Amino acid sequence: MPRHAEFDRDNVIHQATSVFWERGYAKTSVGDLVSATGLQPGSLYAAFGNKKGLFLEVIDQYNRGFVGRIRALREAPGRSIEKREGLLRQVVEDTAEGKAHRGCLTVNALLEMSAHDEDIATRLQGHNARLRKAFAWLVKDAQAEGDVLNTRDANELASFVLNNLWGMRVMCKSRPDRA
Amino acid sequence: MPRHAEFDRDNVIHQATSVFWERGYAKTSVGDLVSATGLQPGSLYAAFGNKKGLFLEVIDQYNRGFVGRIRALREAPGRSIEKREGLLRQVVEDTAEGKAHRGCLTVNALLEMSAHDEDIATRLQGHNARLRKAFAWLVKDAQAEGDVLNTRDANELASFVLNNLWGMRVMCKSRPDRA
DNA sequence: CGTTTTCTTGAATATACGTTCAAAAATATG
DNA sequence: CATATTTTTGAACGTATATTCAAGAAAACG
Repeated sequence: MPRHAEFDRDNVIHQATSVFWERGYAKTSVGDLVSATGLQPGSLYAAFGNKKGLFLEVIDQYNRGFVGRIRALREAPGRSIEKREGLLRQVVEDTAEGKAHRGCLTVNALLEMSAHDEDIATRLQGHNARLRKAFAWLVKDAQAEGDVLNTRDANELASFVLNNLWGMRVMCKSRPDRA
Repeated sequence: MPRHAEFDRDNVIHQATSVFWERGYAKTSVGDLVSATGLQPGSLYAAFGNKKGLFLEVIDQYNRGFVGRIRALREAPGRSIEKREGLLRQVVEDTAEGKAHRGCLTVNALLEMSAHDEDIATRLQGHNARLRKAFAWLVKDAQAEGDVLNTRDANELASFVLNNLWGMRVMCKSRPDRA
């Protein structure tokens, strides 16, 4: 008897991602989301509760993707130190070329909302913890392979790399060049 | 004949700074600014044109202060390498203690608005250029004093330090500890 | 003290936003 | 085909926002 939804949930989230990424949370209106997804307000609210509910799913999908890329990289063949360098270079290319000034959706959201929205703050803390852990694995592998000094804790080194990555994500907003 | 304004302009900007810093630009309403400054809308608009005009003066004052601190540090006695370390430690303390999650007003503004507001983008680019230059001076001094290797360009090293500083400013939003 | 000029006040305006809801359309089953 | 169930539609609602403006208050000068 029931009629089933016509839209693909993941696809809608993906389309919403572009808008939130481009404009930030506050400046993205529900009207923008309606235009981008093709769904009418009623359907959006039935599916995601409200604007914030949709945004939460957006950052979830985004961060699962990023962490997933690192995990996949870890199981790929090759030396870990080169994988790490490749990853960083890819980030540099992402931010330097073309769609530069969008930065990183997570960093943007973190700075825009984390201080005033508990839900988003805890969500992003969890994501960052996972990201740091994934990086730490990569560092540990590299230490085991002898490419990174053992004298420093892998977690500390991972934090340092992550710190630089975030710095780049900030920097690229004003000067999106490779240097 | 003329009556002169009752408020102190610099003081109003200072009070507005707190609100923008705490809440970000979009989430700060003119009502918030009225409460914080004690000025009524009419006076605010007469003095600053509009909300954005006030915000521009806020970030100007803020960045002049930060660059000024570095310049003053440069002319103070002592070794430059230690000055630089002291500055970074101070930033760490600022972000770790108490008023932690406010981050850096400039970084917040950069991520929130730079991509969509040309005025703010160019303004912040100028500020960042000055900041980088100030850092580069400090690095050059340290090189001259023999505490930093000469094999690398001072501007590059300054960029690297600044990059880490920004990373910390992001990190402290989610985990405001010292590590 | 009166006049002129400027500043202050705060209510009014228009607009834009997030959200809701009742009606219409669409599907799968009996 | 009829009916039950769900989705889709998009107009309507209330609220919050940035900005304006006309009237009142305050100060300096003649």
